[in-house]
Parts: sequence; structure tokens; C-alpha cells
Amino acid sequence: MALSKKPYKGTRDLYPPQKRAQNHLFDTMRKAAHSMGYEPYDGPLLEEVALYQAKSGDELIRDQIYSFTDRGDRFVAIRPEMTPTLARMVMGHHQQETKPIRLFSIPNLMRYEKPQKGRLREHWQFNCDIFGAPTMMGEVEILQMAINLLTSFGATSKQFEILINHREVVTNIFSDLMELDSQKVHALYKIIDRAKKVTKEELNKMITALSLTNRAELILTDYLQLSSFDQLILFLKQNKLEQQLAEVTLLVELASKLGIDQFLKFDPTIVRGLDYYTGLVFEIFDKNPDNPRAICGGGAYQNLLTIFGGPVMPAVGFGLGDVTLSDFLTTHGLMPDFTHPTSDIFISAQDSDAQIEVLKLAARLRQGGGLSVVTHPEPVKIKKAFPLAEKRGARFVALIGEQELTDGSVQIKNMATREQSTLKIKDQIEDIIKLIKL
RNA sequence: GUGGCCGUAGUUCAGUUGGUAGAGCACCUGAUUGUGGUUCAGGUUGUCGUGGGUUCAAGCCCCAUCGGCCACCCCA
Repeated sequence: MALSKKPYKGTRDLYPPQKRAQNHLFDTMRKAAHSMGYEPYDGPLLEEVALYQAKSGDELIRDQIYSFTDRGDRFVAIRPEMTPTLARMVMGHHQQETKPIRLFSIPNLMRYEKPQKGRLREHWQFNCDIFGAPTMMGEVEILQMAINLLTSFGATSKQFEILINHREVVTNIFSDLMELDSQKVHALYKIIDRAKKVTKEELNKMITALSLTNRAELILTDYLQLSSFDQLILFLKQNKLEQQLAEVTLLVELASKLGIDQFLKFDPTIVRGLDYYTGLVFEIFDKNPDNPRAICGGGAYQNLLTIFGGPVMPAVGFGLGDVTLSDFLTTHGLMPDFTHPTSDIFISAQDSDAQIEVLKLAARLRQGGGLSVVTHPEPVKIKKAFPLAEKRGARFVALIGEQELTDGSVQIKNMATREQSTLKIKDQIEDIIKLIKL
């Protein structure tokens, strides 16, 4: 039976047009990270499953992980997310690092899922994390980073928003104010996570099924109606949740002074699935109603080092996938066209005697630095040279034929302006480089 | 895991009530033997996803399987 030419289910073959587009995403990510002092890192593709079992949640391990037993009987997985690897690495080094520790990476991750829009089995995810920053300083910085990234792609606050919640606020409301046991808290998490996807009647039905006390139900209703930070702050004041009040107030104040408050919105239904989040949680949403999907998610987690016997350390981070990002950029017309390659100059010979001169000229031009020089490996008629140059996205064409060979020159033509000049290869190499670099 | 739609040339797709495959784009060649993007003429390209079944005959009907898209479920 013939082998399939298609890539494995849920994965992509990245041919040059797709890979150029991805490189554009990655380049912009690296620039955004670098601009805020975040350092690059990477980790292994494989980790022991136990690393994920500790904090990621059952669902992820049970159904969504690619795992196998290796020849040494170790139960290993292809990384489904980067944060546990990062925590492991930080645990190994944090004592010798200056705080805060700022790190980013663009790992490819795999999850065993049914592929659909915005969701494949393999994707690349921009991960940014900060360890050891004071509460809300790290949070605000991470939000800034996410905003920086999206705005440097050209996106505005009209196109995306960051929906924010606080795990501790939620936990306090559920377990202290409403006096629920942990089982009901967990069930309620699931319910409010679904709140925006179902009708009010269905939501009420799910809540009724929990058989809460009247008091608890009232508090829940109040909570779910909060739709701004102002309302949340009022709610926290009324219910005397001092610690959370101070944190949320600080967040709002910092965001407002930095001018990023226009991007932020409190949303009581954001709770996020991963078990390790302990503080602020957020998701970035496309405001376009046709693409109502989170393009990025993150939050604060302070206990992840404790699974290695490490200290409690404040940490904040987010992950942003390349699939959802390019969906977002495409729907808003922010994705440049990467269909065609680009190069600076295409050089070809008209007869076989001139072929070696083509290669020599190309080598000299490359020594000039930073130029993309494409040669054709066999002589072609002049007419053919231009379409070939176009295919390579060349801005200039250089031709060497019989005449040029006898006087050591080269014809150089600007593809756009059609201006053409004859230059001596030996004496005028600097002029040629200057011409192309203009 | 559940449901819907779909799988035909490199690509996007057409293909009638079953009668052994077609178009655009792309690609190649040519239109006075040293100057392109337009135009024109000609040409190449298929295990019709795979495996079974029904039939004289299957791209078309049936079953299975793999894959794709979408919506659920779930969730980075």
C-alpha cells in the first residue's frame, strides 16, 4: 500500500509560504520579548508524565497527552504545554538568577485532540513568564507584554480585549462567602466556565442542580452580574475581602497609569482549566463575533515550584498559539502576504562559458554582507531570465553573456524601474553592492 | 467520544437517472538567434483517499476504513 502524502492528523507541513508566515510571527514574538528584557530558553520535547500529573489537571493527562513507555520503563510524554518544563528548569537555577526572572520560548506542543478551527494536534506557542516579581507588578508586566505583541502586529483595542479574573477572589467567594465544600466549588468552576456559552435558562438549571442555600445563590447571582472592575471593587468592599480588594485596586491603578486599561475588562466567567493558577487569570479574545475564541490565556501561579520541593514564588505567564494568532491576524487583515519569496538579486548566464562567472560574482556580492543572491545553475536565454528572477522575488537581475564575458562586465537591471546599467565586475564591485543595497 | 458536510490533475473545483474523466490557475514549449510581467497558440498531468461489495458496467450506489472541514464534548 502506498504511503500517504498527507501530514499526520492534526499536524501541518509548512512549505515556504507557510513557514515564511510563521517566521514572521516568531520574529515579532522574539522582538516583543526582547524589548521587555525577556530571555530565550528551550526545553526537551519529552518529559516524564509525572511532571504533568502534579499540577496540570486530570483531563490533560487522561485524554490529551501523547505518551509512551520508553525502553528504560519510564513513562514519558511529548510536551502538551511548556509551563511544567519551565518550572522544572527554573527550580534548577533560580537560586543563582537575579530576580525577577524573565523568560520566553516558542515551543511546539502536542495534544491528542480532535482537530478543528483554531485547534490542531501540534502547534507552536509563544510562552512568556516572569518569576519573583512583587504581586501585580509581574501581572501587569505580562499583560503589557501580550498587548505589546498584538499591537506590534497592528492590532488595536477595537480588535481584541483581555478578559480578567482572579482565582483567589473566586475561591473566596465560593468557599468563604457561599460556604461551599471543595466538590461544589469545583462543580461551580465548570458551570461558570460555560456561562457564556449557554442560555440563561440552562445556566440557572445547572445552578439549581447544585442545590445551594438561598444566601449562596444570591451571592452567586450578584457575582455573575459584575461586569467591570469598578463593580468588582465595590463587591469586594461590601463583602470585606480586604486582601483581594487591595490587589485588584493596585492592578486597576497600575493599568490606568500605564494606559493599558482600555484593553482590560473584568469577566467573572474566566476561570481557566489548568489547576496551577492561583491568582490573576486572563484570556485574550478576538472582538470579532465571527471568531469568538480565546487567542491567548495565562495567569499567575505561585506554587508550581513546590512540586519539586521548592519555595512558593510568585510567577505569571501566558501562552499564545500560532494557529489562533494567525486566525486572528487574518480575520483582521493584519497578515502580510508571504506567498512569494524575496531576494535581492538573481544572476544568470547566457552561455556555459559565463556560468562560472555567475557563481564568482554571486560569491563576491555575498561577501558584501546581508544580500540574498540567487543564481541559476545553467545558462538560459535572456527572455527566460526575467520570469525566473520574478519567481525568486528578486529586486535586481544580473546577466552575463558573450559580450560581458569578453570585457569582464555585467548587466544589472532594476526589476521595478527597468533601469539597466553595465558595470565592470572587478573594478566596480562596490558600486554594484551599493546599487543593490539602495 | 457524538453529529453534519466532504475526499476527482501540482492546486481550486465541475462531473447529468451508474455507460471506463473535464475546466480555470500553475507548469513546459513556441510567437525575427541579447531584454520580463500582458496577449496568443500548443502541450504534460490522474491507482477518482484506501479496501471490500452490488452490477454486463461504479467517480457516482452500499459497507468498512483513513483523512479533511465544521459544530458539540472538553480545554489550552
